[in-house]
Amino acid sequence: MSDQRYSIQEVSREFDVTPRALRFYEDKGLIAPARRGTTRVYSDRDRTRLRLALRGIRLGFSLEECREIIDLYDPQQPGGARQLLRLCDKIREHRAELLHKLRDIEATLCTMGEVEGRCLAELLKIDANVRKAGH
Amino acid sequence: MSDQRYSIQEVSREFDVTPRALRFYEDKGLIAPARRGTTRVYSDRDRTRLRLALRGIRLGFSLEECREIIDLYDPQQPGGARQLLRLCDKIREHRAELLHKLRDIEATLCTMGEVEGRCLAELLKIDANVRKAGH
DNA sequence: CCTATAGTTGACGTATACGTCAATTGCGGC
DNA sequence: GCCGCAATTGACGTATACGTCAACTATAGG
Repeated sequence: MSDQRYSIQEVSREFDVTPRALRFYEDKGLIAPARRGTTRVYSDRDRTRLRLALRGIRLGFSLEECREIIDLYDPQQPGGARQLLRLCDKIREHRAELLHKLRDIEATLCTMGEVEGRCLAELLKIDANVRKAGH
Repeated sequence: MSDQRYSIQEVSREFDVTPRALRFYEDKGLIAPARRGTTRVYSDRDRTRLRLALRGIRLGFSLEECREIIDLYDPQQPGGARQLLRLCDKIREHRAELLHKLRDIEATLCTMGEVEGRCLAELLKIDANVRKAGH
């Protein structure tokens, strides 16, 4: 049912990235769309990988890091016990990094809240003064 | 009480960034340490700004974006109502971005959880087979 | 005063992540 | 078979975020 094929332009519009960027990501191994002749044909799997990649990019990971993460998570051959254990280790590693970023976000949100609070307090004081001055 | 002064080396070691990076951040307006002669002298306020900057950098913001954020949050002159309202708007803007990153992290953690689950299931299957084969 | 050590300012180099332009190439329709 | 438009492949350019010298300079200690 969901075995759609997409042109580079369609994918470009859907994810709001330029075709140039898509080719660059392919060059870096983030995605590997099939070809019909020389033309790139994107599958749903490619779109999933791209979605993961863009999430990583937005979070400040390098394309290389994104590729590593995606390669791990993409349903490839399961591999032996050794591979699976390595995968679990990698997951724990990345999870730790993500949790660190999460703490950074929480800390920033907290700081923002404080600043906003002081800001609103200032506004209230100004407002009060204006009312008093205007009778 | 806490009005310490720090050399570039001390700050460098404390935050694990090179002196070169610190000078670069200064050049970009992220920090503005005082000078004793030509030598940079970092205050606690500088360290606070740096701490904020590094959080932003880790989250994938550009130095320019970090500077904007820090400048907003750093206790400068409160300014008039107009300024304060603009500050509140900026805060809401940045909060939205942070919340988006937060959703990205949650989504990634979720994906990671699924992959880890499948991985552990595979390991259990392998383990079971090994036990069966070994008697 | 002299030296050692740390710090300073350019200037240039480098890696990443694309943008841009040019020259082809290839497929769809008539 | 030809035209047009989309797609492709280099090649080079650019912005960001520093690294890496090089050449001074400043300052504390003996």
